[in-house]
Amino acid sequence: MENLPRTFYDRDTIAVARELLGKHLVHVCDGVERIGRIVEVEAYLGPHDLAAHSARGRTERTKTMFGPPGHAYVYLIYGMYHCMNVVTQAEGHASAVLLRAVEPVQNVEGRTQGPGLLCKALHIDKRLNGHDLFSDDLFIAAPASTEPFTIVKRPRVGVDYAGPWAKRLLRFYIRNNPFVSRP
DNA sequence: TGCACGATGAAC
DNA sequence: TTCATCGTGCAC
Repeated sequence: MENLPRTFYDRDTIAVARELLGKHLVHVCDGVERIGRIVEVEAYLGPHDLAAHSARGRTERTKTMFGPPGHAYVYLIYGMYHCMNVVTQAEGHASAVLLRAVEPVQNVEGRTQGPGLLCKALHIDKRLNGHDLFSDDLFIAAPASTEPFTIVKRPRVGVDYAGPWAKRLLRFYIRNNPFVSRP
């Protein structure tokens, strides 16, 4: 299993989002290696995307999104759950891919269908905000072999306030996978 | 310095 | 449909 190179993230955000499906998210915490297979993601295309956090400009919370690609953007939502994104494209582009659901692969307890549950099950929290994915304890890797799958496109979840951007098909998931949060 | 509001999840 | 729960961002 090979860690993805920095160049994987420094590309078109939609392409990165689609290609993250089927990859393995790995987090090593307290000597325990937890692995989940990514089955659902959402693309956030930058400051012009009204559903993206970066649409309000560079702030204390969103500065990670404005940083270089291949880093984790982790934030607290609704005061009780964490959400993990992967920063994409060139520094300053402020785009990212939200990881919405994974399929348990190794050392994963509890449900993983949804961005909040995913982070809880893999022990991912705000301390990992800004963490470089080109590292040994938090990274994404391509599994040795993968079965072919079909990608489904849907509108993103919970962004009704974003006007026309709410209708864009920027959520991608693996068809018929039981771990997708909202098929 | 105060306050409205979420890229959610679970219960009713 | 309602609620738990709190950091962030912006108004004042």
